Amino acid sequence: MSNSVPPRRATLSDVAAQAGVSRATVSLVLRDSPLVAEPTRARVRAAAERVGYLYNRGAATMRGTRTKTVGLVVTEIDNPFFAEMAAGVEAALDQAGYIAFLAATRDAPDRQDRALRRLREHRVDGIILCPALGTQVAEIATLAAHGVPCVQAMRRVPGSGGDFTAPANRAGMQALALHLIAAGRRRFAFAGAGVMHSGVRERLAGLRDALRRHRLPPPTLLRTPGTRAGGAATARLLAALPERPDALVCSNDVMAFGAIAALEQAGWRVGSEVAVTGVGDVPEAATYRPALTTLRTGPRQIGEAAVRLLLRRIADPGAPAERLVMPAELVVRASCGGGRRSA
Amino acid sequence: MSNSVPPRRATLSDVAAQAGVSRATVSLVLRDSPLVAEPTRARVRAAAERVGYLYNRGAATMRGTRTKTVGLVVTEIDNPFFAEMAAGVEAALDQAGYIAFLAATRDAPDRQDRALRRLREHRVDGIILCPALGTQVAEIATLAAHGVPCVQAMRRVPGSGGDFTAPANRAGMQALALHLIAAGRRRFAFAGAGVMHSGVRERLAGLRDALRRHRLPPPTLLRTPGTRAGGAATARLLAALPERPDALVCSNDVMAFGAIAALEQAGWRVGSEVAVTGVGDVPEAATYRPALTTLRTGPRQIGEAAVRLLLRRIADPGAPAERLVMPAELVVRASCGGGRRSA
DNA sequence: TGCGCCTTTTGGATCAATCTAACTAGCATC
DNA sequence: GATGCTAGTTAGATTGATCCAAAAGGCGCA
Repeated sequence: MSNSVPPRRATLSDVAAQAGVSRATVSLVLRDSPLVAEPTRARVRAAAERVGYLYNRGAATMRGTRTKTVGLVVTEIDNPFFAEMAAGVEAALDQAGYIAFLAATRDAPDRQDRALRRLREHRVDGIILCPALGTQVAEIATLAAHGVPCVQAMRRVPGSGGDFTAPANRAGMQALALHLIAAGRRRFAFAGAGVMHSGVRERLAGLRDALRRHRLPPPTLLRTPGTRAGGAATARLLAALPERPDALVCSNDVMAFGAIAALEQAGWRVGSEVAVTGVGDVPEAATYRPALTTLRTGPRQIGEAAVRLLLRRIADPGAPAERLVMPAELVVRASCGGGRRSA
Repeated sequence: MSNSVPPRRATLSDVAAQAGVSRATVSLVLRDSPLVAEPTRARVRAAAERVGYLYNRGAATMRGTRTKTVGLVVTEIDNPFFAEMAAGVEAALDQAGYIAFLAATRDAPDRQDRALRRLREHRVDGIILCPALGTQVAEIATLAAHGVPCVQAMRRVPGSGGDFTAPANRAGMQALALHLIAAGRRRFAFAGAGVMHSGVRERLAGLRDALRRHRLPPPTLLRTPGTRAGGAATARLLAALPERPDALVCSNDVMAFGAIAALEQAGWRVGSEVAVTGVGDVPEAATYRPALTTLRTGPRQIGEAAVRLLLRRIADPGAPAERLVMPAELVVRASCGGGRRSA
């Protein structure tokens, strides 16, 4: 079984010979052109079946048509957030007859360079990009200059222009903060990564908006990595503050999980003494104890939206740039001291 | 910026004209052939730089060389387990100059068919496949017959042969069961999906081995979906049993999380009254309360191993099939009643 | 000067599709 | 009988990199 000869792949010519027509006719039939008469069409179909013909997209691409491939560039795939976005992208692309190349940058611009270059070598029709921290505007401009459609997702390189989709970070965070304020919280801390990407900056801005509107002092900034460990690190920082905050707003769910565990270990009563919130609403958020109050950003929907924008751009490269802001829903759970239960 | 003309891409001929040499020479230079003299080499390099030349892999592919692409087919990307495996695959491929097409089957053979067909149309050099439930041997055989190297990962289609890599499910589960038995557990239940894939079957077999060896009765089988909800459903089933089990072995971590939450809600004391265990050791397992005893299967390592096997197979299609079983490490935590703490 | 030998370079064919323009029937119309 | 028109089909050029056989150039040696 394993040592059988790998047979030469059948080509258009083989099918043509079998059917007794020309290559051109076969090509037309395979692409469902109305130019071919029904009997011929049937003969060609049968011949293709007989010789086990398989379309060779590579050869087709050479004549200048589309590759029907798209590059999906994220910072990391193992991260429930991007994993879910990738799932949305994959599903939407599949439906459109496209398939995605997967690349991870681990937030390193040089790795991102390599990935983008490789994708261009493969002549992808477009790219969905969650830009790595420190990405220069020039990078994005290069893609545009080479005529490669690119949609930025989740984050955006400031001043880069072009299509973009992300959750309503600022408005969502405002809503979350207003809820906490209404529940009596007054002294806020915000946990975000040392170098913030645009999404985190927007969340922080939303929090500041709400506090300012209620004439409350701005949040204390805790600059720890956006990971579980980074969240845990905030416990020490909080304890060291002159005035204990009564609300810790984390820039993502995973940080919140780390923070809650560390805070409880240090004797804080999370939910009453201090409210802790996240962003994302990953599956773990609902079952975590205490269940996590968070902002549902719908990564899957964002992935689907990114595909919509990209396919539109591929179809019409001249269309004006579009920004698609997806609603972010406040999900209130026990970690901020109760309120109605929610899935 | 957005309405600048997308300039015609530079080709080998353009570079050749710039450098005053032939296409063939340029091709040799780009592929680092030792045949070209140093001065010429430098001249060509400079010319390529000047005209902004970008390698066109598609054209090269036509001459029969490799595409340097690989298909990664999993059941779902949003699933911490596969996400981490995908991360391992991506990293290993990147290092080898390859890039992966991503496809998700959602465990549906027809979707898998579509994906495999599309990958073959794109002439991938090989495929890493976590076969969907119900995949027929014929599917795998078709790939082999067409000379497409394929490595099965995590699961295997029974009787399909070929390369394969997965965690040591059976041995690992034996170790886990022995630990529980040594801790005094006697009445076991096993929660697995209704239709079990090979990995789950192996885990069940390992559990049965250990129980048989200690002359204990075989485990009660709970056939609920392999999800959080499926895990939660086991609580009702357990309560309905004539004799309450004192150990619930779940076929994956996510089920265990669902089970623990539901059992505690129903008044069971998890860890003392009943031990609950998972498989996978996803990040959530360490921070869950109670922390989850589980089998660390190292999905990232499995992804890397799959790439190793695949690249080997691509390089030497005639080599004998290889099965690579990755060690599964027992991680004891609070959910089985303590023992030493572990990360 | 001619010959062999080695290094370096090259033209042309090749891969498998698509595109263009032209060609063939068949039939009606003037 | 020439012309126009339509529907169906096709030969040949095209795409960009690679492979092959052969050519060009340089050098030493008889």
